[in-house]
Amino acid sequence: MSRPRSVPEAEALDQALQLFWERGFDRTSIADLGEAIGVGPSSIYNAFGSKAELFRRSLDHYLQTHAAFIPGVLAGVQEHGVEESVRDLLQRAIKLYTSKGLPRGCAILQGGGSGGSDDSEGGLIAREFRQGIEQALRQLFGGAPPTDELALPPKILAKYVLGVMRGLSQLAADGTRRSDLVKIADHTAASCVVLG
Amino acid sequence: MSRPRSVPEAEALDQALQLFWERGFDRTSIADLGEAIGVGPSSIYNAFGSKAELFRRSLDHYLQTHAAFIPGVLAGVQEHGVEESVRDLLQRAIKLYTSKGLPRGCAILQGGGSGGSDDSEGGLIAREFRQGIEQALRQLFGGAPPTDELALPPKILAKYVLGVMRGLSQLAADGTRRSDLVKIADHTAASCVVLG
DNA sequence: CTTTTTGTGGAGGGATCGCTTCAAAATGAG
DNA sequence: CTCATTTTGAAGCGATCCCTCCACAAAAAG
Repeated sequence: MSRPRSVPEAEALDQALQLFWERGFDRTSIADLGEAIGVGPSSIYNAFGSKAELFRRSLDHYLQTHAAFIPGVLAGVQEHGVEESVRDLLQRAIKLYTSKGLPRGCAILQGGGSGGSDDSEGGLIAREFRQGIEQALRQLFGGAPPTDELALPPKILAKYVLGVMRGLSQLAADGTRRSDLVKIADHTAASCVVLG
Repeated sequence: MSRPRSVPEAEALDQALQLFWERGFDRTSIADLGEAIGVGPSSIYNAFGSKAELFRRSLDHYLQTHAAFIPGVLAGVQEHGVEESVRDLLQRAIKLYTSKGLPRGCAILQGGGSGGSDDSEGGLIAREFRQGIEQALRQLFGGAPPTDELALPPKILAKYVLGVMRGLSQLAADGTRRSDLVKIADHTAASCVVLG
Protein backbone atom coordinates (compact mmCIF):
# COMPACT_ATOMS: atom_id res chain seq x y z
CA MET A 1 0.00 0.00 0.00
CA SER A 2 3.06 2.22 -0.06
CA ARG A 3 6.58 2.48 -1.32
CA PRO A 4 8.74 -0.52 -0.32
CA ARG A 5 12.05 -0.15 1.45
CA SER A 6 15.15 -0.27 -0.68
CA VAL A 7 16.91 -2.47 1.91
CA PRO A 8 15.19 -5.24 3.92
CA GLU A 9 15.23 -4.69 7.65
CA ALA A 10 17.21 -7.82 8.48
CA GLU A 11 19.94 -6.85 6.05
CA ALA A 12 20.05 -3.32 7.45
CA LEU A 13 20.37 -4.72 10.98
CA ASP A 14 23.19 -6.98 9.82
CA GLN A 15 25.19 -4.03 8.57
CA ALA A 16 24.39 -1.84 11.57
CA LEU A 17 25.36 -4.61 13.98
CA GLN A 18 28.64 -5.09 12.17
CA LEU A 19 29.57 -1.44 12.68
CA PHE A 20 28.38 -1.15 16.29
CA TRP A 21 30.18 -4.41 17.05
CA GLU A 22 33.57 -3.34 15.80
CA ARG A 23 33.51 0.34 16.76
CA GLY A 24 31.06 0.65 19.65
CA PHE A 25 28.05 2.91 19.89
CA ASP A 26 29.74 6.28 20.28
CA ARG A 27 32.28 5.85 17.55
CA THR A 28 29.73 4.77 14.96
CA SER A 29 28.07 7.70 13.21
CA ILE A 30 24.79 7.89 11.35
CA ALA A 31 26.76 8.68 8.23
CA ASP A 32 28.79 5.46 8.65
CA LEU A 33 25.65 3.43 9.19
CA GLY A 34 23.96 4.95 6.19
CA GLU A 35 26.91 4.25 3.96
CA ALA A 36 27.18 0.63 5.15
CA ILE A 37 23.48 -0.05 4.78
CA GLY A 38 23.26 1.83 1.52
CA VAL A 39 20.67 4.47 2.43
CA GLY A 40 20.60 8.06 3.60
CA PRO A 41 20.16 9.31 7.15
CA SER A 42 16.50 10.08 6.64
CA SER A 43 15.74 6.45 5.83
CA ILE A 44 17.42 5.32 9.04
CA TYR A 45 15.42 7.72 11.14
CA ASN A 46 12.24 6.85 9.32
CA ALA A 47 12.79 3.15 9.91
CA PHE A 48 14.28 3.06 13.42
CA GLY A 49 13.52 6.42 15.01
CA SER A 50 16.91 7.12 16.53
CA LYS A 51 20.48 5.91 16.66
CA ALA A 52 19.86 4.45 20.12
CA GLU A 53 16.87 2.48 18.92
CA LEU A 54 18.83 1.12 15.98
CA PHE A 55 21.52 0.06 18.43
CA ARG A 56 18.93 -1.75 20.55
CA ARG A 57 17.47 -3.50 17.51
CA SER A 58 20.95 -4.46 16.35
CA LEU A 59 21.81 -6.09 19.68
CA ASP A 60 18.47 -7.93 19.60
CA HIS A 61 19.39 -9.13 16.14
CA TYR A 62 22.74 -10.26 17.55
CA LEU A 63 21.04 -12.35 20.23
CA GLN A 64 18.72 -13.96 17.71
CA THR A 65 21.44 -14.84 15.21
CA HIS A 66 25.04 -15.09 16.40
CA ALA A 67 24.16 -15.71 20.05
CA ALA A 68 21.19 -17.96 19.34
CA PHE A 69 22.89 -20.90 21.06
CA ILE A 70 22.21 -19.54 24.56
CA PRO A 71 18.67 -20.91 25.11
CA GLY A 72 19.73 -24.37 24.01
CA VAL A 73 22.57 -24.44 26.51
CA LEU A 74 20.24 -23.29 29.27
CA ALA A 75 17.77 -26.03 28.41
CA GLY A 76 20.45 -28.71 28.67
CA VAL A 77 21.68 -28.05 32.18
CA GLN A 78 19.56 -30.72 33.84
CA GLU A 79 20.80 -33.30 31.38
CA HIS A 80 24.47 -32.42 31.01
CA GLY A 81 25.27 -30.82 34.35
CA VAL A 82 26.77 -27.46 35.26
CA GLU A 83 30.38 -27.96 34.25
CA GLU A 84 29.63 -29.21 30.78
CA SER A 85 26.98 -26.55 30.23
CA VAL A 86 29.27 -23.72 31.28
CA ARG A 87 32.08 -25.14 29.18
CA ASP A 88 29.76 -25.45 26.21
CA LEU A 89 28.49 -21.91 26.67
CA LEU A 90 31.96 -20.40 26.97
CA GLN A 91 33.38 -22.38 24.08
CA ARG A 92 30.56 -21.33 21.80
CA ALA A 93 31.08 -17.75 22.96
CA ILE A 94 34.79 -17.98 22.21
CA LYS A 95 34.08 -19.34 18.76
CA LEU A 96 31.82 -16.38 18.20
CA TYR A 97 34.34 -13.89 19.58
CA THR A 98 37.11 -15.14 17.29
CA SER A 99 35.24 -15.95 14.08
CA LYS A 100 36.80 -14.79 10.85
CA GLY A 101 34.73 -12.23 9.03
CA LEU A 102 33.23 -10.97 12.29
CA PRO A 103 34.53 -8.32 14.69
CA ARG A 104 36.54 -9.68 17.61
CA GLY A 105 34.86 -9.90 20.99
CA CYS A 106 31.23 -9.74 22.02
CA ALA A 107 28.92 -7.17 20.47
CA ILE A 108 27.07 -6.68 23.75
CA LEU A 109 30.02 -6.69 26.12
CA GLN A 110 32.23 -4.55 23.89
CA GLY A 111 29.74 -2.49 21.93
CA GLY A 112 28.51 -0.22 24.69
CA GLY A 113 30.27 2.66 26.32
CA SER A 114 33.52 2.45 28.17
CA GLY A 115 33.40 4.69 31.19
CA GLY A 116 32.85 3.55 34.76
CA SER A 117 29.61 5.30 35.63
CA ASP A 118 28.61 5.27 32.00
CA ASP A 119 25.28 7.01 31.82
CA SER A 120 25.50 7.63 28.09
CA GLU A 121 22.75 6.35 25.85
CA GLY A 122 24.83 3.53 24.40
CA GLY A 123 26.19 2.58 27.80
CA LEU A 124 22.74 2.25 29.33
CA ILE A 125 21.46 0.10 26.47
CA ALA A 126 24.48 -2.19 26.60
CA ARG A 127 23.98 -2.51 30.35
CA GLU A 128 20.42 -3.75 29.79
CA PHE A 129 21.65 -6.53 27.55
CA ARG A 130 24.47 -7.36 29.93
CA GLN A 131 21.93 -7.83 32.70
CA GLY A 132 20.01 -10.11 30.37
CA ILE A 133 23.05 -12.34 30.04
CA GLU A 134 23.58 -12.31 33.79
CA GLN A 135 19.96 -13.34 34.25
CA ALA A 136 20.45 -16.22 31.85
CA LEU A 137 23.50 -17.38 33.78
CA ARG A 138 21.58 -17.21 37.04
CA GLN A 139 18.96 -19.38 35.42
CA LEU A 140 21.65 -21.83 34.36
CA PHE A 141 23.08 -22.26 37.84
CA GLY A 142 19.64 -22.19 39.42
CA GLY A 143 18.59 -25.12 37.23
CA ALA A 144 21.56 -27.30 38.11
CA PRO A 145 20.81 -30.97 38.78
CA PRO A 146 20.97 -31.90 42.48
CA THR A 147 24.02 -34.08 41.86
CA ASP A 148 26.08 -30.97 41.11
CA GLU A 149 27.51 -29.17 44.11
CA LEU A 150 28.09 -25.53 43.24
CA ALA A 151 31.30 -23.87 44.43
CA LEU A 152 29.43 -20.63 45.15
CA PRO A 153 25.79 -19.47 45.29
CA PRO A 154 24.16 -19.19 41.84
CA LYS A 155 23.93 -15.41 42.07
CA ILE A 156 27.68 -15.08 42.64
CA LEU A 157 28.59 -17.72 40.07
CA ALA A 158 26.50 -15.89 37.48
CA LYS A 159 28.45 -12.69 38.10
CA TYR A 160 31.70 -14.64 38.04
CA VAL A 161 31.03 -16.27 34.67
CA LEU A 162 29.69 -13.01 33.23
CA GLY A 163 32.92 -11.39 34.34
CA VAL A 164 34.99 -14.12 32.71
CA MET A 165 32.98 -13.69 29.51
CA ARG A 166 33.76 -9.99 29.59
CA GLY A 167 37.40 -10.87 30.01
CA LEU A 168 37.32 -13.41 27.19
CA SER A 169 35.72 -10.81 24.95
CA GLN A 170 38.46 -8.30 25.66
CA LEU A 171 41.22 -10.89 25.34
CA ALA A 172 39.78 -11.94 21.99
CA ALA A 173 39.66 -8.33 20.88
CA ASP A 174 43.29 -7.94 21.91
CA GLY A 175 44.28 -10.90 19.73
CA THR A 176 44.61 -13.82 22.15
CA ARG A 177 44.68 -17.19 20.35
CA ARG A 178 41.51 -19.21 20.44
CA SER A 179 43.26 -22.23 21.95
CA ASP A 180 44.40 -20.13 24.92
CA LEU A 181 40.90 -18.81 25.43
CA VAL A 182 39.54 -22.34 25.43
CA LYS A 183 41.93 -23.30 28.22
CA ILE A 184 40.58 -20.42 30.28
CA ALA A 185 37.03 -21.51 29.50
CA ASP A 186 37.68 -25.11 30.59
CA HIS A 187 39.35 -23.91 33.76
CA THR A 188 36.46 -21.58 34.55
CA ALA A 189 33.83 -24.25 33.92
CA ALA A 190 35.62 -26.75 36.13
CA SER A 191 35.94 -24.21 38.95
CA CYS A 192 32.16 -23.74 39.15
CA VAL A 193 31.51 -27.13 40.70
CA VAL A 194 33.09 -28.89 43.67
CA LEU A 195 35.00 -31.98 42.70
CA GLY A 196 32.94 -35.04 43.55
CA MET B 1 63.28 31.87 34.77
CA SER B 2 59.75 32.09 33.41
CA ARG B 3 56.13 32.33 34.35
CA PRO B 4 55.01 29.51 36.70
CA ARG B 5 52.03 27.31 35.95
CA SER B 6 48.78 28.30 37.53
CA VAL B 7 48.05 24.64 38.39
CA PRO B 8 50.73 22.14 39.49
CA GLU B 9 51.10 19.19 37.16
CA ALA B 10 50.17 16.54 39.73
CA GLU B 11 46.93 18.35 40.52
CA ALA B 12 46.12 18.71 36.83
CA LEU B 13 46.74 14.99 36.31
CA ASP B 14 44.48 14.20 39.25
CA GLN B 15 41.60 16.08 37.67
CA ALA B 16 42.25 14.72 34.18
CA LEU B 17 42.44 11.16 35.46
CA GLN B 18 39.16 11.60 37.30
CA LEU B 19 37.39 12.58 34.08
CA PHE B 20 39.00 9.95 31.85
CA TRP B 21 38.28 7.36 34.53
CA GLU B 22 34.57 8.01 34.77
CA ARG B 23 33.80 8.87 31.14
CA GLY B 24 36.48 7.19 29.08
CA PHE B 25 38.79 8.81 26.55
CA ASP B 26 36.36 9.54 23.75
CA ARG B 27 33.63 11.01 25.88
CA THR B 28 35.95 13.40 27.69
CA SER B 29 36.46 16.67 25.84
CA ILE B 30 39.26 19.19 26.09
CA ALA B 31 36.70 21.71 27.28
CA ASP B 32 35.67 19.37 30.12
CA LEU B 33 39.29 18.80 31.08
CA GLY B 34 40.05 22.50 31.01
CA GLU B 35 37.08 23.31 33.20
CA ALA B 36 37.96 20.60 35.73
CA ILE B 37 41.62 21.58 35.91
CA GLY B 38 40.84 25.26 35.88
CA VAL B 39 42.73 26.36 32.77
CA GLY B 40 42.02 27.01 29.12
CA PRO B 41 42.67 24.66 26.22
CA SER B 42 45.88 26.43 25.25
CA SER B 43 47.44 25.65 28.62
CA ILE B 44 46.63 21.97 28.26
CA TYR B 45 48.24 21.78 24.85
CA ASN B 46 51.20 23.80 26.01
CA ALA B 47 51.74 21.46 28.97
CA PHE B 48 50.90 18.05 27.50
CA GLY B 49 50.97 18.39 23.72
CA SER B 50 47.78 16.52 22.90
CA LYS B 51 44.72 14.94 24.41
CA ALA B 52 46.23 11.48 23.84
CA GLU B 53 49.43 12.42 25.66
CA LEU B 54 47.46 13.79 28.59
CA PHE B 55 45.56 10.48 28.68
CA ARG B 56 48.82 8.57 28.77
CA ARG B 57 50.19 10.73 31.53
CA SER B 58 46.96 10.37 33.48
CA LEU B 59 47.10 6.57 33.34
CA ASP B 60 50.73 6.70 34.42
CA HIS B 61 49.64 8.86 37.32
CA TYR B 62 46.98 6.25 38.10
CA LEU B 63 49.57 3.48 38.27
CA GLN B 64 51.80 5.52 40.54
CA THR B 65 49.06 6.52 42.96
CA HIS B 66 45.88 4.45 43.13
CA ALA B 67 47.46 1.29 41.71
CA ALA B 68 50.77 1.67 43.51
CA PHE B 69 50.21 -1.57 45.41
CA ILE B 70 51.03 -3.77 42.40
CA PRO B 71 54.85 -3.91 42.73
CA GLY B 72 54.59 -4.82 46.41
CA VAL B 73 52.28 -7.73 45.65
CA LEU B 74 54.64 -8.95 42.95
CA ALA B 75 57.57 -8.81 45.33
CA GLY B 76 55.78 -10.93 47.90
CA VAL B 77 54.99 -13.96 45.75
CA GLN B 78 57.97 -16.02 46.89
CA GLU B 79 57.07 -15.41 50.51
CA HIS B 80 53.28 -15.67 50.49
CA GLY B 81 52.61 -18.02 47.59
CA VAL B 82 50.47 -17.67 44.51
CA GLU B 83 47.01 -18.01 46.01
CA GLU B 84 47.50 -15.40 48.69
CA SER B 85 49.23 -13.03 46.28
CA VAL B 86 46.47 -13.25 43.70
CA ARG B 87 43.84 -12.85 46.40
CA ASP B 88 45.68 -9.85 47.79
CA LEU B 89 46.02 -8.31 44.34
CA LEU B 90 42.37 -8.80 43.44
CA GLN B 91 41.09 -7.61 46.79
CA ARG B 92 43.14 -4.44 46.60
CA ALA B 93 41.87 -3.95 43.06
CA ILE B 94 38.28 -4.42 44.21
CA LYS B 95 38.77 -1.90 46.98
CA LEU B 96 40.07 0.53 44.39
CA TYR B 97 37.22 -0.21 41.96
CA THR B 98 34.57 0.45 44.60
CA SER B 99 36.04 3.32 46.62
CA LYS B 100 33.75 6.19 47.48
CA GLY B 101 34.77 9.45 45.87
CA LEU B 102 36.37 7.64 42.94
CA PRO B 103 34.80 6.43 39.69
CA ARG B 104 33.70 2.81 39.70
CA GLY B 105 35.87 0.26 37.93
CA CYS B 106 39.46 0.41 36.72
CA ALA B 107 40.73 3.51 34.96
CA ILE B 108 42.88 1.44 32.62
CA LEU B 109 40.44 -1.38 31.90
CA GLN B 110 37.41 0.90 31.52
CA GLY B 111 38.95 4.16 30.38
CA GLY B 112 39.92 3.17 26.87
CA GLY B 113 37.73 2.64 23.91
CA SER B 114 35.02 0.05 23.69
CA GLY B 115 35.01 -1.49 20.23
CA GLY B 116 36.42 -4.88 19.35
CA SER B 117 39.12 -3.97 16.87
CA ASP B 118 39.52 -0.61 18.54
CA ASP B 119 42.19 1.23 16.61
CA SER B 120 41.24 4.62 18.03
CA GLU B 121 43.86 6.67 19.81
CA GLY B 122 42.40 6.10 23.26
CA GLY B 123 41.89 2.40 22.58
CA LEU B 124 45.49 1.88 21.57
CA ILE B 125 46.83 3.67 24.62
CA ALA B 126 44.59 1.73 26.96
CA ARG B 127 45.74 -1.48 25.30
CA GLU B 128 49.37 -0.63 26.06
CA PHE B 129 48.58 -0.29 29.74
CA ARG B 130 46.49 -3.45 29.70
CA GLN B 131 49.46 -5.34 28.32
CA GLY B 132 51.54 -3.87 31.13
CA ILE B 133 49.18 -5.40 33.67
CA GLU B 134 49.27 -8.74 31.84
CA GLN B 135 53.05 -8.62 31.93
CA ALA B 136 52.97 -8.01 35.67
CA LEU B 137 50.67 -11.00 36.16
CA ARG B 138 52.96 -13.18 34.08
CA GLN B 139 55.78 -12.09 36.33
CA LEU B 140 53.71 -13.00 39.39
CA PHE B 141 53.01 -16.54 38.21
CA GLY B 142 56.50 -16.95 36.85
CA GLY B 143 57.93 -16.13 40.26
CA ALA B 144 55.83 -18.64 42.14
CA PRO B 145 57.61 -20.67 44.84
CA PRO B 146 58.28 -24.30 43.80
CA THR B 147 55.84 -25.55 46.46
CA ASP B 148 52.96 -24.04 44.49
CA GLU B 149 51.59 -26.17 41.68
CA LEU B 150 49.93 -23.95 39.08
CA ALA B 151 46.63 -25.08 37.59
CA LEU B 152 47.69 -23.74 34.16
CA PRO B 153 50.85 -22.35 32.55
CA PRO B 154 51.80 -18.86 33.78
CA LYS B 155 51.03 -17.30 30.41
CA ILE B 156 47.47 -18.62 30.44
CA LEU B 157 46.91 -17.86 34.10
CA ALA B 158 48.01 -14.28 33.52
CA LYS B 159 45.39 -13.88 30.79
CA TYR B 160 42.81 -15.57 32.97
CA VAL B 161 43.37 -13.25 35.94
CA LEU B 162 43.55 -10.22 33.67
CA GLY B 163 40.22 -11.29 32.24
CA VAL B 164 38.72 -11.68 35.71
CA MET B 165 40.02 -8.21 36.61
CA ARG B 166 38.29 -6.84 33.55
CA GLY B 167 35.13 -8.56 34.68
CA LEU B 168 35.46 -7.26 38.23
CA SER B 169 35.94 -3.76 36.88
CA GLN B 170 32.78 -3.96 34.81
CA LEU B 171 30.79 -5.60 37.61
CA ALA B 172 31.91 -2.82 39.96
CA ALA B 173 30.90 -0.21 37.41
CA ASP B 174 27.51 -1.90 37.13
CA GLY B 175 26.99 -1.63 40.88
CA THR B 176 27.83 -5.11 42.21
CA ARG B 177 28.38 -5.09 45.99
CA ARG B 178 31.95 -5.23 47.18
CA SER B 179 31.32 -8.35 49.28
CA ASP B 180 30.15 -10.25 46.18
CA LEU B 181 33.22 -9.15 44.25
CA VAL B 182 35.45 -10.37 47.07
CA LYS B 183 33.86 -13.82 46.85
CA ILE B 184 34.69 -13.92 43.16
CA ALA B 185 38.24 -12.81 43.93
CA ASP B 186 38.75 -15.54 46.55
CA HIS B 187 37.33 -18.14 44.20
CA THR B 188 39.59 -16.99 41.38
CA ALA B 189 42.70 -16.96 43.55
CA ALA B 190 42.00 -20.45 44.86
CA SER B 191 41.47 -21.79 41.35
CA CYS B 192 44.95 -20.73 40.26
CA VAL B 193 46.72 -23.43 42.26
CA VAL B 194 46.13 -27.16 42.54
CA LEU B 195 44.98 -28.24 45.95
CA GLY B 196 47.89 -29.77 47.88
C1' DC C 1 64.15 49.46 34.88
C1' DT C 2 64.62 46.04 30.32
C1' DT C 3 64.98 41.61 28.36
C1' DT C 4 63.90 36.81 27.99
C1' DT C 5 61.16 32.97 28.57
C1' DT C 6 57.19 30.59 29.43
C1' DG C 7 52.17 30.22 30.63
C1' DT C 8 47.63 32.27 30.00
C1' DG C 9 42.75 33.46 28.29
C1' DG C 10 39.86 34.23 24.40
C1' DA C 11 38.51 33.71 19.91
C1' DG C 12 37.87 30.85 16.28
C1' DG C 13 38.96 27.33 12.18
C1' DG C 14 37.78 23.21 10.06
C1' DA C 15 35.61 19.12 10.70
C1' DT C 16 32.10 16.06 12.37
C1' DC C 17 28.22 15.00 15.18
C1' DG C 18 22.89 13.51 15.63
C1' DC C 19 19.00 14.79 13.64
C1' DT C 20 15.41 17.34 10.71
C1' DT C 21 13.09 19.17 6.72
C1' DC C 22 11.22 18.77 2.18
C1' DA C 23 10.14 17.84 -2.35
C1' DA C 24 10.52 13.96 -5.45
C1' DA C 25 9.81 8.95 -6.19
C1' DA C 26 7.70 4.48 -5.72
C1' DT C 27 4.22 1.50 -4.71
C1' DG C 28 -1.06 -0.47 -3.73
C1' DA C 29 -5.99 0.75 -3.74
C1' DG C 30 -9.94 2.43 -6.11
C1' DC D 1 -5.60 6.78 -14.75
C1' DT D 2 -5.89 9.35 -9.58
C1' DC D 3 -5.03 9.26 -4.89
C1' DA D 4 -3.09 8.07 -0.43
C1' DT D 5 0.80 6.38 1.90
C1' DT D 6 5.47 5.59 2.78
C1' DT D 7 10.46 5.83 1.54
C1' DT D 8 14.27 8.24 -0.40
C1' DG D 9 18.16 11.60 -1.50
C1' DA D 10 19.99 16.05 -0.70
C1' DA D 11 20.65 19.94 1.87
C1' DG D 12 21.32 21.88 6.10
C1' DC D 13 20.61 23.12 11.27
C1' DG D 14 22.78 23.92 15.72
C1' DA D 15 25.99 21.86 18.59
C1' DT D 16 30.30 19.99 19.67
C1' DC D 17 34.72 18.18 18.59
C1' DC D 18 40.28 18.77 18.72
C1' DC D 19 43.34 21.97 18.12
C1' DT D 20 45.70 26.58 16.90
C1' DC D 21 46.76 31.35 16.93
C1' DC D 22 47.92 35.55 19.20
C1' DA D 23 48.35 39.31 22.21
C1' DC D 24 49.10 39.69 27.02
C1' DA D 25 50.64 38.37 31.92
C1' DA D 26 54.05 36.78 35.17
C1' DA D 27 58.13 35.44 36.72
C1' DA D 28 63.83 35.23 36.59
C1' DA D 29 68.08 37.37 34.69
C1' DG D 30 70.91 41.35 33.71
